[in-house]
Amino acid sequence: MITQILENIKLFVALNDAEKQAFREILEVRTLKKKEFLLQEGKICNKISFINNGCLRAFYNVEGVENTVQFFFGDSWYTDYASFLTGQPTVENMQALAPCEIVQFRKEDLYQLYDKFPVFDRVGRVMAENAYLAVAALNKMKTNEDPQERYLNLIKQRPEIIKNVPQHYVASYLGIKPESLSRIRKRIFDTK
Amino acid sequence: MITQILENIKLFVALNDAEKQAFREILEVRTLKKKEFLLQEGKICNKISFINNGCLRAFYNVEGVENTVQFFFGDSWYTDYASFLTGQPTVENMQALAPCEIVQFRKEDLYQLYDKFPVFDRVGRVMAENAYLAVAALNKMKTNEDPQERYLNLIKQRPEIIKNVPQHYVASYLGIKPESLSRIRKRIFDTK
DNA sequence: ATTTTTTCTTAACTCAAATCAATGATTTAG
DNA sequence: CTAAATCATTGATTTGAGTTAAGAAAAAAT
Repeated sequence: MITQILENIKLFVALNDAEKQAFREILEVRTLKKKEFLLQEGKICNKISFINNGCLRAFYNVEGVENTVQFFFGDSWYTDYASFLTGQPTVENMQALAPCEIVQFRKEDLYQLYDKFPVFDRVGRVMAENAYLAVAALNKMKTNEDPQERYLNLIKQRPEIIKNVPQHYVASYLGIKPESLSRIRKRIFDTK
Repeated sequence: MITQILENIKLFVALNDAEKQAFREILEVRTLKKKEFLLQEGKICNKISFINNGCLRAFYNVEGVENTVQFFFGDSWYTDYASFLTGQPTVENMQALAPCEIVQFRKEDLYQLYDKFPVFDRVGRVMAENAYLAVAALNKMKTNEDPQERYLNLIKQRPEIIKNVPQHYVASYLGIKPESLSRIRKRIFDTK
């Protein structure tokens, strides 16, 4: 349960027993049913979450249309860093596509750890850096690739999305309508 | 010259005299002529730059087509954080659209400051956070807005771009061809 | 100041995605 | 297990951006 997040942190920083214990104490475990929200627009995101297992989708809601930003599976981190950093209400939604088991901790608790144990500065920075790298990759994709290229790359690079996520959400992630993804698939598989 | 970057840092962290002096010592001043490159794809980005004045454009080159990512003016920071963090060659280009005066420092020098003066950790983190916020805003724009909306918002939010940057680069930033931006402008200004 | 180069606009045509609408296929809930 | 809801495909049509090409306007160079 909680061992999983500790194992993950061990990948980029070593904690001693006191630090590990202090960290355990700020963790809360939470489960989500399918369709439940981890974050909803208008709320302030003041937590960082680690997803043990399950599947979630982050999306914007623009005049009733849901624009998907990203999918999350087990063994990964999530926070709306923009809201987390600025304290402003989020414009992002995060919804479970399948039941999830999540471990999370509060911003204020993390900031107390920053003060007590400098090693957590490193944890915070690595999370910020990873958040940057993830969104920079997304931005690069949207800048340089058309929908069909994005879909072909998705099949290669993130097959778990193709396998587990309903196709109309994949379309939304690619920035197109479900009908268009259907046609792209036809185009691709007809010529193969 | 160098006072400008110190004033900017003062906005988010206070440096004492020793820290300020150590920081001065790692700074290099550099000027760019119009069309000169601050960074070119294939190189490793191991510097952080502060732009005193001038104007630059960051872009990807995809099979001969230049896709503009962002414009930079005076009093702002730049680094390709992805290359800077991972040590991998960059896929980004950064070119002066007008003569520039730039102050920069090397990654290795910054990391020595991290060790000597903990206060620079804060500098590093704030830069990472700002880099995240900037690219997250770009990604949000590309996810939620069509080219015409992007253009209208650009006029409102970043008029300095409209004033100073040739229109075909603005088109590229919006993700469209110059001819399409021309038509969008006609559409907008005809109905007003 | 006037050539030269770069940038911007317009037009005709093409193409890919959006829209509207209908029908199958699959999943979910009772 | 079956009815209802959700999801995927296909067709016809519209719309907006790409392409090609030409010429006008503006900026830069000599």
